[in-house]
Amino acid sequence: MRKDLTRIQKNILDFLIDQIKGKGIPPTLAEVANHFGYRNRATVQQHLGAIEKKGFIKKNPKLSRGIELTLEDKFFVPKPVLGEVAAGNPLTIYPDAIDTIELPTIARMPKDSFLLRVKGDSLKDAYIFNGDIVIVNPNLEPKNGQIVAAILDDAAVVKRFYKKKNEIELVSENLDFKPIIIDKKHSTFKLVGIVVGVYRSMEKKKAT
Amino acid sequence: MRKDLTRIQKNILDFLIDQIKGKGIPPTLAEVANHFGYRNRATVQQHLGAIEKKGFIKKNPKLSRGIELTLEDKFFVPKPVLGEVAAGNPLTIYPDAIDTIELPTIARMPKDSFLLRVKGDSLKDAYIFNGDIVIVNPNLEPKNGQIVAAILDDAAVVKRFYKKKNEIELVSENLDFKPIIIDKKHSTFKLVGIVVGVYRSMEKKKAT
DNA sequence: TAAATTACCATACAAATGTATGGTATTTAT
DNA sequence: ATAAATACCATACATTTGTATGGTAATTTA
Repeated sequence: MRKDLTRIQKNILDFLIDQIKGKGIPPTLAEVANHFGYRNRATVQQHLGAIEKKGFIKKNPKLSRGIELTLEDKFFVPKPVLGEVAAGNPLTIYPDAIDTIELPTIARMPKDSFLLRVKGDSLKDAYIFNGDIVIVNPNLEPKNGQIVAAILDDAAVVKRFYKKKNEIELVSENLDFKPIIIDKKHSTFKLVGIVVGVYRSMEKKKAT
Repeated sequence: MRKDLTRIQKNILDFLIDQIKGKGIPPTLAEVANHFGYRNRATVQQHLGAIEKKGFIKKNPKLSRGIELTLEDKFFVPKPVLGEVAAGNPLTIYPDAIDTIELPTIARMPKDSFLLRVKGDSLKDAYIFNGDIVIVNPNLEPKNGQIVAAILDDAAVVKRFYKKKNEIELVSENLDFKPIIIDKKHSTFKLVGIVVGVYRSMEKKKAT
């Protein structure tokens, strides 16, 4: 039975997940205490005890950095899906997650990136289909050859990016499609971010 | 500059990688010593020093479990690809990884699953393309409706699995393809595992 | 209102951990 | 042949780490 966490406990769990997924190793009590400004480890110790009792983590006694996420045993970690990409509509990124998908623990996302669920088959020329999850990083400068997500003429596109002298060229993964050339005429062009990866879960049937 | 490791140093590095990738956290000196039967940590200490000097790891001084693999760059971690799926050829899973792909940062593979790189477009009816990585778990019983990887008539297929009374039905994701019915006639049918997910990295151009 | 939970503090301690130093024997390079 | 690197050993020590115990105050639940 998995009871609810308090706000602070949730914060600590988030930090644990962040460290374990992001940095690779679980923090020590001292590191957690330091991060939250606690003056001693006992406070953390008690919070971890509470979080463990509620079933979110498991502590390996006497072992340094012995915190395990019990989420991990299920192979999947819930991640918020921040919006949807669909052709014909401007991309909307909601302030709160519209949904949650379970990403495999191997497919960890860089911290500043987010997930978008692809709606419709408008991106199939990039081999991305309805229901797929794209991992997008909005804070990277696109380099030539990278796959980017962008809004173009009121539609979302996912294509390979090439910057030329006076124009931007968007090339499809699927070579049957001709490149899109962007110059002054395309005032609506807006870069969303770099597509770091695509993930498709096979666990559940795709929603239509 | 990365000099060669000695046999023993290589063994230790392998153990480090195994622990970090497999178990999730780097071992302590004592754990390494224990694994190799050393009677004290100083021996490990010196080996790690040598391995670090040769550039394969980085030690965070004073930090417990502070071993980092320098193989890791910021966002991506190499993961072994254990074999290839391609139509017309029996699937081969090599004892050693044939290759390494870079999955988004971190963590660990679900322990009992492995990665296969898809070669060719033979699986495109399952929306899986050349260069994609499928995550396969061989130790789960397939339930009806799950996507499985299997060998059938000397070709690898990835399809949705349905067990009927006297036969097994393999349904394609793409409904344009007719289901495959497996009965006694198909003696070559061999289940490889359950496809947990598909991942495609956008960072590098796909090899052909 | 009484009791439990939550959220911190402080101190104490054994065990674990990283590190330093010095020693011996074998193998490899110069 | 001499020096350097390798591969172990042992002992010692300051920190780090997990844990235990006890205390205070505020909040929530019964």
